[in-house]
Amino acid sequence: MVVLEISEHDVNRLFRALADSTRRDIVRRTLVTDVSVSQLADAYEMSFAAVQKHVAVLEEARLVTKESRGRERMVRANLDRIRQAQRLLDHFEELWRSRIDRLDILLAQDQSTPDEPAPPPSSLKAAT
Amino acid sequence: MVVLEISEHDVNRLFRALADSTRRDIVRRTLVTDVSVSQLADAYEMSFAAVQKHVAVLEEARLVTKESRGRERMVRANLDRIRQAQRLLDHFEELWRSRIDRLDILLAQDQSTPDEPAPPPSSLKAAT
DNA sequence: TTATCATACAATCAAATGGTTGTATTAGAG
DNA sequence: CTCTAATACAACCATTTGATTGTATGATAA
Repeated sequence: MVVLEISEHDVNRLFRALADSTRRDIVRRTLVTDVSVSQLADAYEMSFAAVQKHVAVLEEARLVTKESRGRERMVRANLDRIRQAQRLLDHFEELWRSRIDRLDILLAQDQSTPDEPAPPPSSLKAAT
Repeated sequence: MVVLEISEHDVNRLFRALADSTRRDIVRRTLVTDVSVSQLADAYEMSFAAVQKHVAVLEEARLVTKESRGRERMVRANLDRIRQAQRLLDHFEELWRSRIDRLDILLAQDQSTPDEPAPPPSSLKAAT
């Protein structure tokens, strides 16, 4: 099993960083190619400084990194972090899915006749 | 293919709603059982009104619904919406993964000797 | 060397967030 | 009917967010 060594605070920052269309678009654009901050700024209807700030938020969430190239700062998606985020989302999905599945089982039980032999408890011990 | 009929604005709200530990915990708690707002409030070190607001944020993101039961308001995770969110995350994952995969292919090409037969172009046409 | 382009960073501002307390309403319990 | 528990909601407050403009610095091009 994969352990997610990511703090609650980091999870908050991660979701927060993704909760903005411009920032999601920046991640998308920087996945394949490095893009300078000014190139990004050209793409949006907002000031250079505003785009700089969005990049900074993504950087704090470690979703992108910046690298100096001449006088430019190239922004690049942090693939490791993104894969980590994907695993995190998988984790939520699994956690939630398993709860939903267990709920479905309980509902099915409720609809069946009460004296039916109980299906194997399938370890209802709370997961997290 | 499944179409995600969810607006950018809704995606923002969704991620925003998930960017708080308390709110994620509320979703977790209400997945299996209905829980009243006051029961939730007992679980956290904050005022009843604060918990009410968190529930309201989740409600606006449509991650939970409220239902009157006597004088109580039972909070319940909105499974349809959660499944929709999961599909959305899957969608991001796929989109990103495919971009990352294409990038990996490009990197592999760069590292190989230039006169080696180029691997099948595998449709580098930008997705989205 | 001197413009100029790309960036950094500070100050400012309005709006949103996340919390509080206080008051009003409503439904059950006695 | 009266008390109380559960909720709704308004007002308020501090902090953060998302944007702006202005100024300073550093690297390149001419």
